[in-house]
Parts: sequence; C-alpha cells; structure tokens
Amino acid sequence: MTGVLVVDDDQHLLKALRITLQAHGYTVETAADGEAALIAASRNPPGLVVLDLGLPDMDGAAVLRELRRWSSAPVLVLSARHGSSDKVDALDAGADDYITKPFGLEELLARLRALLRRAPETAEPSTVDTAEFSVDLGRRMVTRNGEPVRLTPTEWSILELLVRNPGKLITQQQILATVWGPAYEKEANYLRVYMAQLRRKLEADTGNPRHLLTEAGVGYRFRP
Amino acid sequence: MTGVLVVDDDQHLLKALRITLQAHGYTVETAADGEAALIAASRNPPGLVVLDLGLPDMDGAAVLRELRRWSSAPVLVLSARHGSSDKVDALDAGADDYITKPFGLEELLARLRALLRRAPETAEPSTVDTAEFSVDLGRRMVTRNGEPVRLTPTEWSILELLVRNPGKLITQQQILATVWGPAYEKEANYLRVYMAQLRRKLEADTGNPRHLLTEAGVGYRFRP
DNA sequence: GGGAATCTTGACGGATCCTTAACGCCGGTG
DNA sequence: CACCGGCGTTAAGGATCCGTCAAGATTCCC
Repeated sequence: MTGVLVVDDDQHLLKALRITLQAHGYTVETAADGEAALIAASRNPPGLVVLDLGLPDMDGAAVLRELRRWSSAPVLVLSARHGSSDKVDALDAGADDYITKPFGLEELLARLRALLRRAPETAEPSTVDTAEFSVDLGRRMVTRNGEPVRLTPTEWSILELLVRNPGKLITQQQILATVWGPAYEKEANYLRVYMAQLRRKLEADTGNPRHLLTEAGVGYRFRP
Repeated sequence: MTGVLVVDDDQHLLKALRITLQAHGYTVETAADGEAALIAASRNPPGLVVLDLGLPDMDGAAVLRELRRWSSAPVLVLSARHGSSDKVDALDAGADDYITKPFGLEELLARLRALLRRAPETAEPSTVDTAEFSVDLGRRMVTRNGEPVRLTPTEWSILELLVRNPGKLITQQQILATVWGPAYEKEANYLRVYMAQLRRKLEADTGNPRHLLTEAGVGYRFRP
C-alpha cells in the first residue's frame, strides 16, 4: 500500500490521522518535528506527505524546501493560518495542496486521493535483473536477451514469489500454499514440473541453474 | 503558453479571471455553461480547467465526469458551497483541487501554479505509434496506414486503457471494471468479443496479433 | 417511429494450460 | 553393491480458456 508520512506536533491529531489513514489502507509513518520528518522520509521514502506548517523546531516551509530537493512526492500542507500569503508561499515552495485547520477528515481523504491519482510514481523499482534475464514486476513481464518470455499464470506466480525475496530460501510448503492454496501443501510434484519449466525458459544451462536454485528437501531460492 | 479554460456563469467573475490570468501569461478561453465548456475543451484542449460547479444548464459534476472521459487536464473546481460532501464528491469525480467562493486571486493563482507543476508529468505523449497503427489519445482517434479507423465507444475505452499502459499486463478484471464497471468483473465474454473486433480493425494478421497480446487466464497487453 | 449502429448473448472449434503418471538420475544408506 | 527417497524431465490426457461468428436486443439519431 501507499506510504503516507504525517508530520505534526499535535499528538492527538497525529494519532487520529494515523488511525484514519490506516483504516483506509495506507501505511502510515509519523513525525513530530521537521528534523524527524526529513530523517523518516529519507529512510523510507513515502508516496505522500501530510505536513503541518507550525512545527516546533523549524519552519514548515523549510522542511518543504529541503524535502523537495530530492523527493517529488505530493505534499499536502496543514495550517491553522488562513492568510492568503501563507497559502501562496507554501504552494510556491512546492506544496501540492493546502488545507486549513480545522478540517473534515473526509475532505482530507478526498484530497489525498486526488493527489495520489496524479502521482502513481510510487511504483517500486519493480524490476529485478540477473545476468541472463530480467523480471518486471510492475508490468508482469519477463525478458531474456531483450526478448519477451511467455510465462503461464502459475509459472509467473512462482517466479514472482521467489524474485520478491531475493536470496531467501522459500520452502516448498510456502510456494505451494501461496500459488495453489494451503490445501495443496503436499503436492510437491507440481513444483518439480513447474521449476523445470521455469528453468527451461530462463536458464542457459538447465542442468546447472545459476539463479533458480534447489535446496534439496527444503525448497527453492532465487539468486540475483 | 498554457491554455486555461474558465467555466462560470458569472460574467463579472469570468471577465476578472480572464484579465488576471492573461496578465500572468496564460492563454484564456471562457465558457458560461457546461455544454459550451465541453465543446470548447474538445475543440481546443486546454492545459488546465477552472470549473464552477453551479452552472445553469447541467450539473458541474456532470461536466467534470464527461470531461474526464477523454481529458486528463488538471481541473480546479470553484464553488460557493462549503459542505464537506460537495468537496468529496467533486474531488472523487476527478477534480484536482477545490476552492470555495469567495477566494483570493493570489491563492487561485498559486493553486494553478501548483497544479501545472504536476501537469507536465501527465502531459500526454498524446499519441502512441506502432508499426501498423497510431493512437492519438488527445484527439481520441486511431489511424492505420494514414486512414482513420472507426471505433465504437467501448472499443475505444479498452484500447485506451491498454495503450496508456504500454507493455503492462492488464487483467481482465481491470478492463471489465474500468470499461463496464466493477459489477461486470465476471463477464469475460465481452472481452473476447471486443478484443476480436479491435484486432480485426487494427492488426494485419488477426491470428498472430503483434500488438494486442493475450495472456491466457490473466488478461491482455499492448506491445508498442 | 424507423433505421442504423452498437451492445449483448450463446455456441462451437481450437489453442493453451494444468494435472497426472512414468522414467532416469543422483546421493545417501544399510 | 543394491536399495530408496528426492529431484529433473517429458509427454499425454483432460479441463479450461480463447477467438470467432452470427443472431437477437438495445440504444441512438434522424
């Protein structure tokens, strides 16, 4: 889900926003002052920022400008000040929207939706490369030597699970439960068939796979 | 310069906005009712729309929805109504910002700047080409070997969705929900019929499509 | 109201995909 | 050295899905 960073020094408001946003499916991080906000944003880049202008340590506009130096995430500014010049300053400093306290939560949510509609840029790196093939998770596409590779739905599900956990060992039960459902955890046969197909389509030397590795008796592992 | 379409039935406000916007370097067109607005927008696609919700002939929200069917230009809504539900409705109908009358011109200008700052991203390549046909998203037109191709509304909706996401796999549910509505997610029949029609109109070899590809059991994909 | 364009519905052959079973290989084990 | 379990490989059968066509139903526009 989309990550939202909420910056405000009012603990009550912070808590209310966190609960509301999480209830609507957003992942929420919070910060109580400007410095914490910038650190949190750099550590875990948010898809959207809700920023209060009245912060204890530094001017909200300064936070905004600093953030804009490297992030293009939409910023919605909260403020208690109704003055026209405040709004103009914030918007020209890089904010995407400006809403004055007190505000209705419904309106806030609607404005967030409108902002996110414009910026589907939160997309992950979304593509994982190896020496031989490349997996585009966003487009659901696999290419090998520049040529697209056709995968069946089941093949893709398995590959996606492995690729989303690079280097990590995934047990057969995990794969079976994820792709076929928890009732199929005993059907290790399926896996043998499909891993063979995946290797035939993706590996240069099927006998010596370089990226889709077997851990005998346990499961499989994707090596980038 | 950027073209702004201002829609309002208040002649005085219209005049004031025209003068102000022109003084700030925008090219301005005006419309006094919803129908005129839609005609003006289709004749000369604006880079931005300022839309009053209280129009004499049709609901402002209706204008917005109609506009959104083919234009992705940012829309700033003006309204005399302060109600929270009005704002939510307008924003969810596709508006990018909502400002209540009376408002300060400075604030309006700042919000327009903020919207246009985001717009270049959405500035459409507006036309997508393949070896065999070309799709003009802005004009809502398809040509093949220089000849225009007639598409029905449904055909166009599907093609547009696919073409706006080049290379990306779009699931059947996504297409059905987007084109027919979320209640039709089970009607995979429709898709088969319409994909066949699209291929007949756009592909050289219907049996071996080169751009409108099928992913059995999942969905379809447009390859540029 | 009438005619044309568009949308819906159903049916069929063919393509694709999933399941299942069989066989060979390899390493470990008694 | 024979046995055994786990893995890779392959291919055939059946189930599912897709492309295609055509005939009704509906909508739209004159």
